[in-house]
Amino acid sequence: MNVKVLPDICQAVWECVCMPKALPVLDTTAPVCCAPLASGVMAAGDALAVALRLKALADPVRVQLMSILLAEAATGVCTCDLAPTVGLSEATVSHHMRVLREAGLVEGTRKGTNTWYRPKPDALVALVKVLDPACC
Amino acid sequence: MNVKVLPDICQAVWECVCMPKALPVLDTTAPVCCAPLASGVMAAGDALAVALRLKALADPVRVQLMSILLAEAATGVCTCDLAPTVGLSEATVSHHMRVLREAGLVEGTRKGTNTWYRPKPDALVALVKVLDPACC
DNA sequence: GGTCTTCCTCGACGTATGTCGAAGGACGCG
DNA sequence: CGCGTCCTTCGACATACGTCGAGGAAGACC
Repeated sequence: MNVKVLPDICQAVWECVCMPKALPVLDTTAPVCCAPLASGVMAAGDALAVALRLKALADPVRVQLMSILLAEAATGVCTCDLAPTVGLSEATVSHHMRVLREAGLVEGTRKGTNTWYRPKPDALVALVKVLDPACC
Repeated sequence: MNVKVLPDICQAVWECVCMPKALPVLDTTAPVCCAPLASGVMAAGDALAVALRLKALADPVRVQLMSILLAEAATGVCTCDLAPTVGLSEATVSHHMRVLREAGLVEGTRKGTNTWYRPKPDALVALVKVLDPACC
């Protein structure tokens, strides 16, 4: 596959969204500008990084879970509430939350017996910025 | 799964992105405002519609193909050029282009022996608008 | 300590997806 | 018309993914 240098102007968002395979922080405090997807032919490795994030959201259950988390971002939601809401077993919900967590889209903190999940909207924004061809 | 009414204010983009199973036009001339994903708990059917679009992009090859098409949007690209660029067989590229086409993200027109693919940035924008929690 | 709740992990199952070679159109050109 | 090119479709294969039940681990509560 061919590799191509990306415009320097988009380096910041590029690195924070596309560089790490380990899906760490998706730091959106870095300056962002426009759409790498539309700014040139994407290298295979970068395309993989973007695809991994998209794959994490490309499931109806996870889309719904994400919307629930965003709606209840103030309080957070525990697995025991999520499972009946989406009509699946807790094991399955746990699996989906793990996928979302590894993609950096949510974070889960254990408090007592429950673990409370919160969305990370910044990660969503960073992903959106890479895709949006109409951004600036 | 529970069903929930969406805010009327986002009805337009909602319908054009989420209503049709057949993935038709993704008309972005309709007024758009903010992020349905973040505007309430998403119904299962709507989540499925969003996930179907995301699934179409959630593959490194298709991300790369989309970036190529966006970069060459002016002229269009044929399958015979795409296959060597991404290093895959024409059959596989044809399959990926079919997925993108059925998701409304690209369009292909046959001119002579070649079929020329063009991106549909409006579809991408509509999808982005549904995801972006920071939009307006 | 014992038990209950909550959650995660593991193993297993069926299905979906990506990939290719081979075969089948559609079209231009001698 | 016949042939070559470009593209799609088909069949087959390996892999990845979503789902669940069962079995643990961490903590609360008696």
